[in-house]
Amino acid sequence: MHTFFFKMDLNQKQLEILKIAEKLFAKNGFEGTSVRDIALAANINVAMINYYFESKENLLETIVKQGAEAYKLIPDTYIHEEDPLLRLERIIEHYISSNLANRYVYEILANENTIQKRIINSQIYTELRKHNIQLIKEVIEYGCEKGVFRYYDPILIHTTMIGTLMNFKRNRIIFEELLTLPPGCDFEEYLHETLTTHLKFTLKSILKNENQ
Amino acid sequence: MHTFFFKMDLNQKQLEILKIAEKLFAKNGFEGTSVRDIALAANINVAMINYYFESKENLLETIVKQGAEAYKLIPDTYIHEEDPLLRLERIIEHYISSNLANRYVYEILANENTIQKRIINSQIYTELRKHNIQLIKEVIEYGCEKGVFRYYDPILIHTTMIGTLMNFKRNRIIFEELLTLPPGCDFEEYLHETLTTHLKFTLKSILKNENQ
DNA sequence: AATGAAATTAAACAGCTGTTTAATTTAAAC
DNA sequence: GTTTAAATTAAACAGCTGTTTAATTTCATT
Repeated sequence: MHTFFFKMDLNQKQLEILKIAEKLFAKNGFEGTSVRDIALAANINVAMINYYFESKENLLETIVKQGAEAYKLIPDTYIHEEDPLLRLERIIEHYISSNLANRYVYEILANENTIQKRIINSQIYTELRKHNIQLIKEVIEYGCEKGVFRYYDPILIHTTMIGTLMNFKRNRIIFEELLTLPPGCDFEEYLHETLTTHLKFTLKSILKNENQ
Repeated sequence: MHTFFFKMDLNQKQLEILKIAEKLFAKNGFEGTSVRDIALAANINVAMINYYFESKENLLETIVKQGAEAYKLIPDTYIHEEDPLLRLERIIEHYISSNLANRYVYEILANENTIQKRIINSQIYTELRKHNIQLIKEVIEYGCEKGVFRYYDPILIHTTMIGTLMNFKRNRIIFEELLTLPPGCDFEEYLHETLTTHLKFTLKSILKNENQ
């Protein structure tokens, strides 16, 4: 059981525990979720959590590490595009679809960043951001070389992208209340499309070189 | 002690408890902060918290209510401006300075929104956002009438503004690491200025009517 | 100095916390 | 069928949780 955290080959049961814990941690916070809550939701004995993950904190760390991996930008997803604008769009799409596929993880990542009690997770989150910001910087510089972009601070671009994305999910209730959906349209799908369009428009507005 | 929550006239000691609780709730979360933590930091007896605020949850609710009030947009701050662009800038400045003056509150507000266990606070946060979005909408429409703005969804504008603001604070560590500060410049001040400039530029880029 | 309300205290309360134990069951390997 | 390791269980552990109690102190008003 000690080599587990290096090997990371998880069986069905472990994956299910992770999935349920992820949801509960996101909804009620780490301290707001007891191991008995998780055990009840996963229909297992409480001791199984410590048996598989050694501690509640280690369970969280496993979730955070996996989550950070999902959000990590990889050049493969956009490097084939010639047009810098399209590269930027691929990056935006990567973030949004990652966030959709891992609904709860980023909520946990963001919360763990502010919580000073568990610095390990905060470090993982910081490393993730530094990595992604670096790649965004390269795309911006690429766009500048091509004369399509004006230069703009990649940290600020990244901040606006992630910030908008995160806050968008929190506005769900307001959207539901103020929005009159086009008939026969799935709500989740609509949110996804609206956010994608908005982010592409916003980043283009910031980066587009007016002298072109 | 029962009329307290309607009158809201708090003495020195109560204000200090609120201030310390606010900081701890923001840093470690509501469940991550025990009443004994608060009592220790405030150098008071544990029982005083229940004596003054009836319950831990009520203490949080008081903080949330006061915090929401601080972020509430009031037209007085921008209505005197003729230029729609300047009205928008006043709104941005209001948000940033409110956030600076109440460093921890918005962190709590944002967290409380996601936590499903305490719907009351979530409702307060939703009401606040609906109110502010409505005012932003009016400013956008005002700008459209004057021919300065193109129309753009106020919810999206609001989302990008708040999202960028919140996420900016979380990038502090990265700024500290990657930034070479101009000599003789206070860090906090630099952040404040950078964020203000960035937000004004971003929102203007989105809203500016190209046909002007 | 006496009165009485407000403030403060230490101690106790029941209930929940994460974790460990030791016993039992399951299931695959020989 | 026996052996052996992995999985699962109920129970107990010590420590912490928010809250209440009942006694004491503080302090301004009479």
